[in-house]
Amino acid sequence: MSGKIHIVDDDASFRSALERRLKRAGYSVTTYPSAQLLLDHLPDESEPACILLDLRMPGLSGMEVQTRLAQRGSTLPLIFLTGYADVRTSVRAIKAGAEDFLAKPVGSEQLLDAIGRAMARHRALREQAAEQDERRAHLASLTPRERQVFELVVRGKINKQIALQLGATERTIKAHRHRVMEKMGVQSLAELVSMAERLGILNRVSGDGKQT
Amino acid sequence: MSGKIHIVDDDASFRSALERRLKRAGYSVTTYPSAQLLLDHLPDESEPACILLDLRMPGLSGMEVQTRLAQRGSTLPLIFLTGYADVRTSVRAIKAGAEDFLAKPVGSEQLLDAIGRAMARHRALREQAAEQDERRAHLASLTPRERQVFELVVRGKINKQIALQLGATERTIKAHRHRVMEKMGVQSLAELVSMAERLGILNRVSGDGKQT
DNA sequence: AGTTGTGTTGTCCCAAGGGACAATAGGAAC
DNA sequence: GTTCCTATTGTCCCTTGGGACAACACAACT
Repeated sequence: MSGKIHIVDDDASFRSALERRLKRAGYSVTTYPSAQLLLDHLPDESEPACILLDLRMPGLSGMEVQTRLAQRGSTLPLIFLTGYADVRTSVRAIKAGAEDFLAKPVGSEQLLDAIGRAMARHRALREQAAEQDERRAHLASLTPRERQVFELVVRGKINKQIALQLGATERTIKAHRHRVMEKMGVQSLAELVSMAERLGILNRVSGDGKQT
Repeated sequence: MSGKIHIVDDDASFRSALERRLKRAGYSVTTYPSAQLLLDHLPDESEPACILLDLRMPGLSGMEVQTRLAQRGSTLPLIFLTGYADVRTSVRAIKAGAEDFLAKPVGSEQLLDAIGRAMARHRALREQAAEQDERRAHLASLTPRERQVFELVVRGKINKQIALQLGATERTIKAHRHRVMEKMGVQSLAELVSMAERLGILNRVSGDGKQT
């Protein structure tokens, strides 16, 4: 179970040759004759995996796949394989987040190195993504009102100020605050703030500005 | 004052031609015949700037410069210019954080685009770096003891627990805590935690582990 | 009509945080 | 030796936060 590799290439003989090579190396392999097919059956990311993608194919190009995958929130690392490697394109691909960009034919060592890095990266990304998803789920469980209180609390506002700003009594804020802590699954303000920070909530400006 | 450009290239005629082109475009330009000279006079980063670097030079190569600069904490974006552009090298350079990788001769539009992006990026990096430096300076002003208290406080420990763990009375912790807030320049626990988060303190494990 | 979710507010009480004012003790620097 | 920094601890008192228990208003859904 060292990982799953998705190969996308319109050249059938290349696909199967590559598949054999990688299976020999101990990977689980799936092949796709077109990018569309990959996008249609979005690979699950429950185990380390990566995508080997031919850059130039009929239909969707490799770069387009990169964009689409990113849009869908996929964290699958991409390794481009192409017969027409040019610098311009490789730079664009890497800047867009691809793990690597290799020219066909690709040496086994180089390929396996890249795959190893991609798998490691995917492992790390998956963990981060999982934690982030959990945080976002907690956040989504808040009612709008609770969400407002949450934001003000983690900005260091005290109940009294929050009550004033939201036009409620301090007691009410206390109640909301209590439920926020509960729903977010934390026991201390410190944890709540830490969570807010990781959710990127503390960077946004909140239309306010004044107040100590 | 749209920015400062540092050109490093061993080819004198190329240097001066490029310098003229960029000055015409409104940039302030400095040239260096060797990478070592650039490293010897580390460019100040008080205004937006970037480096145009020939990849292949006698002495230090462009890639080595990239490493050295990173080691010294420079945030200056690098744009590689090279006559021998190959995919392998370009991928490595971009993965190492270079802003762009262009082949000589380079078209004006392409070059100015890259420079524009580099300047924008440098502006952003500088702001971040400045903030981070300020945070680190605050942190460094803490005594070892205060630092300990700081770490426990932002992890949500209450004074009583901290006192127990550090073998002091609650009153003492209160005193340290007070000075920590003062030195870090914050008024609320929320701000303190936020600062700790940005300092990367909340990710490290603290040898403890138990406790709620 | 009854249930559920959300927002609201109350009282009582205790724990935790924080300011004010003050003092002791040891080590390092001058 | 005197001074400065750091660490330590005290008391008094007020503010904040939070738990327990309870209740009311309103809208949406069944």
